[in-house]
Amino acid sequence: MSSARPASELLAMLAEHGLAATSQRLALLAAVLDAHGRHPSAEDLYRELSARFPTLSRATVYNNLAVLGNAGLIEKLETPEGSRFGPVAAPHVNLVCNACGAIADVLVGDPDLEALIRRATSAGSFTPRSVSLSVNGLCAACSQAQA
Amino acid sequence: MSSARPASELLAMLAEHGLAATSQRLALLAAVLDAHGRHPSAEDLYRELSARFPTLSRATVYNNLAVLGNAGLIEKLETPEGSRFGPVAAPHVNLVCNACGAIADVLVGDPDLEALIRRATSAGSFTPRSVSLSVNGLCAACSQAQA
DNA sequence: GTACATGCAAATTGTTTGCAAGTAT
DNA sequence: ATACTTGCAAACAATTTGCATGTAC
Repeated sequence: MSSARPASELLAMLAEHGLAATSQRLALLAAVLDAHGRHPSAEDLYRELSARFPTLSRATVYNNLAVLGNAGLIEKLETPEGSRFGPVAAPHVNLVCNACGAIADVLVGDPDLEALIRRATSAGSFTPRSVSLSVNGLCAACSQAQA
Repeated sequence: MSSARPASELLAMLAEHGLAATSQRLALLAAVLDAHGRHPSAEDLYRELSARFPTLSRATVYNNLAVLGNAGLIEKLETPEGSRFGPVAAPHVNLVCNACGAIADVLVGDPDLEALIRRATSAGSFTPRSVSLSVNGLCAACSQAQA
């Protein structure tokens, strides 16, 4: 179900922001965008890419996650289990499972949700930069396992 | 505007959860509950209480923040600037300023917000434990200062 | 008296920095 | 040719752990 993005598209994304297309950066961007709901941690990505780049440094991973994040190409999510990364998406709610760590995105682009966010920020003349809505708890599978 | 809570109430809160009322724990609970929107970090609290408890250990602060959090007496909020603590409140949206670190709570207990959360969790048969909604950006004051 | 809490120091984990060598544009 | 990127090692920050002593119940 998850078609990997064509390299040409990734190259265009980087070019658009004046970012050099090094193979590490390209692979990292692809890994985050194709993670398809896995929302990997920096360490996950480091391990995943280390197979293809044996000399890869954690510093490069962190550096590029920051660069891609600042460019608005990927999104950083703070969870009780640490920072997680994923594609940029329309406003949505993250359901974070505290047992297995899975993160599901729901109400993606929901109009009521967008209206509510607008209402929240205008209430305080707040200039929004990014939205991070999460509900922590147990996913369906883990809450069954508990019983 | 912010009346400190009577000690009797704090003692009752702890007793209700079978938690020993040590003076450090009591002071920490009071500090978090009376923070009134300041949403202090663990370090903030450590420094604040060190005045009264010169031998206070960070380990005690972290330990008690976890204990009080598990008991549902206080709330932990993950922000791009690290973990912050505050009173438990009705569902609300946190406006987190990335410049000055201030956190404002808006739409506290808003019915539309509550409805939306219900809709989000039921969508995935998710068992919610805690809700953490935040919008990162610039508060009114800091966004003026930028211009 | 017993179980839990504190304080200290050391260990861990996650992330950042300085700098020399390599690569994209 | 130049500026940006990588990789390594060391630095750093936030948080956790082990253990002996102290305190609430």
